[in-house]
Amino acid sequence: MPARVNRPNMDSAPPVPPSSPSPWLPFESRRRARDEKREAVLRAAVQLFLEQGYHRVTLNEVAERLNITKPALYNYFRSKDEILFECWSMGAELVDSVITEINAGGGSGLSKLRKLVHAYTALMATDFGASLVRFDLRDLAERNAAVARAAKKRIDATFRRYIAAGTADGSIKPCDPKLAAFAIAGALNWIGHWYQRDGELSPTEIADEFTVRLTEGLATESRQQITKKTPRAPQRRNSTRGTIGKKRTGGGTG
Amino acid sequence: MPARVNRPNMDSAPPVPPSSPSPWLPFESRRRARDEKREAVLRAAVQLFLEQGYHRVTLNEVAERLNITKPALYNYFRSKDEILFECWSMGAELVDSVITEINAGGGSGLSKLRKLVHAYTALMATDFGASLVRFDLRDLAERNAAVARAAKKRIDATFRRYIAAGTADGSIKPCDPKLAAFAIAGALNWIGHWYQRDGELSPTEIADEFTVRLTEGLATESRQQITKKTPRAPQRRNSTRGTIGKKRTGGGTG
DNA sequence: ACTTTTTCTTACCCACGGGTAACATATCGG
DNA sequence: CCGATATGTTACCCGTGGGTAAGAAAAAGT
Repeated sequence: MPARVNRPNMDSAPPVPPSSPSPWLPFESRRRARDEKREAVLRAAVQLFLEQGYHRVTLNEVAERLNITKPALYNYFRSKDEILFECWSMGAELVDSVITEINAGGGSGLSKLRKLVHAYTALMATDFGASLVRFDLRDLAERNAAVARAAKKRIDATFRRYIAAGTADGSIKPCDPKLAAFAIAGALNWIGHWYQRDGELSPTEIADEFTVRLTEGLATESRQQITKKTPRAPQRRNSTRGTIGKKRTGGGTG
Repeated sequence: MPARVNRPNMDSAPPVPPSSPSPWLPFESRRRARDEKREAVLRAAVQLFLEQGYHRVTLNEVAERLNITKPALYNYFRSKDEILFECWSMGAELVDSVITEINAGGGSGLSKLRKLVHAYTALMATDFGASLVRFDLRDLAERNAAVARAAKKRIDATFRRYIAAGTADGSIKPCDPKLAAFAIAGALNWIGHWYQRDGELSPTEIADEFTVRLTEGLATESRQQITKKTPRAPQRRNSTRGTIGKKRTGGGTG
């Protein structure tokens, strides 16, 4: 019988009785080994997709970079566009956890907005983060595209919510939250298009500057205390492996 | 003998002796008819490319929308990616003429920057304008890609120059022109990704708001006179014909 | 050691779409 | 009205690359 394609996210408890000690660990370690390979595929894929663009990357290339062959990929993914989606999802999860963390903390609307700007900037400098804005959702299967659209909408809503909260609590000048959010998110998203690892600007430099630059016009007092806690992207090991990475020329506004 | 593919931009003076009155006019009118068809192809193409994405659009579709067949397109263009490039160039020309006009006029660095923001916003709401930021330059032949990169660089340099000029003449606070330009251009470029004709926001609304929003943080006085001359995109007939235009859902930050 | 399951390879299929060849038909100058 | 030149059509080629079938090789289980 041909490969039986594991569904992703089988997070349910293992159906094995927890009394037996031996079969559980191997099972888990096996599953983990599998997940690690899966993630390795995603890391290779996202890098190539960003480097060359989704349509110019062949599955043969992805496989080659992992020292396997194309059909082997189909043990982990059902199709090329599913790989794209999973890369995208990795980025979305990062944003979601950032938002969750900010929501958990307190502070004014402005302070939350600044935290978001800061963390989001850092995200845009990672592969999975950049994939959020550089991948074309129309390449996804409709089902996945719908999921992605929903996630984007949540993120957008968060920006607007923070801004609206800021105008409500007085930390942000009255303004149209929709357009203000578009402006800020636009500037941030665009980072994913021009940032290059080997460029002059470090992610923290960009983050610090943008945090000021994008909110100074909104703040009620000309220079409020900017709480900078340098929030690292939480609970993810080494989300972007230091690999070769081609030139990525450019460095312009577009 | 098979089709002899006219080179674009044969702007050199007609080799016909200017004494003869009759052969010159027909020649001109013929050339113009040809150019009009060429441009019609570009309008159809840019629309489809934006709608569905370059790689999902086939030349058959482009041709079909013009009531011709695919090989007919090759009378006007050498390849699909050349069509893409020409679409992109149309946008670039629009920006260039905007910049030329602003450069011709006077005003402080801040005032020039605001003019640029205003005009650029309006451009992003047009098909050819959006193509500037939504097309992937890696789809172009290397020669054309180089041209496009150069054009982008010029645009970016203009943003920075206006900002630098502003800090020099005192109309703009001291800041890093590079990062400030990135922030502003990012917010503007992103418009090309979320703007939709049938949305709530009109181009002028967006332009007016962004002109304020993106520069208020930079201005030295909290509220300078904002010269709003509503500069129309110059000397181009009806750059975007009111055509069908599919849904374009979304409306989020990404 | 033998079976079973998972993982991976070799070899292939085939739809799609850019591009071309050869031929038909307007269009135009004269 | 006629040859020449554009302009367009029908029919085809073929490289590319996603995806699959069948079976080898490696682990795991017993």
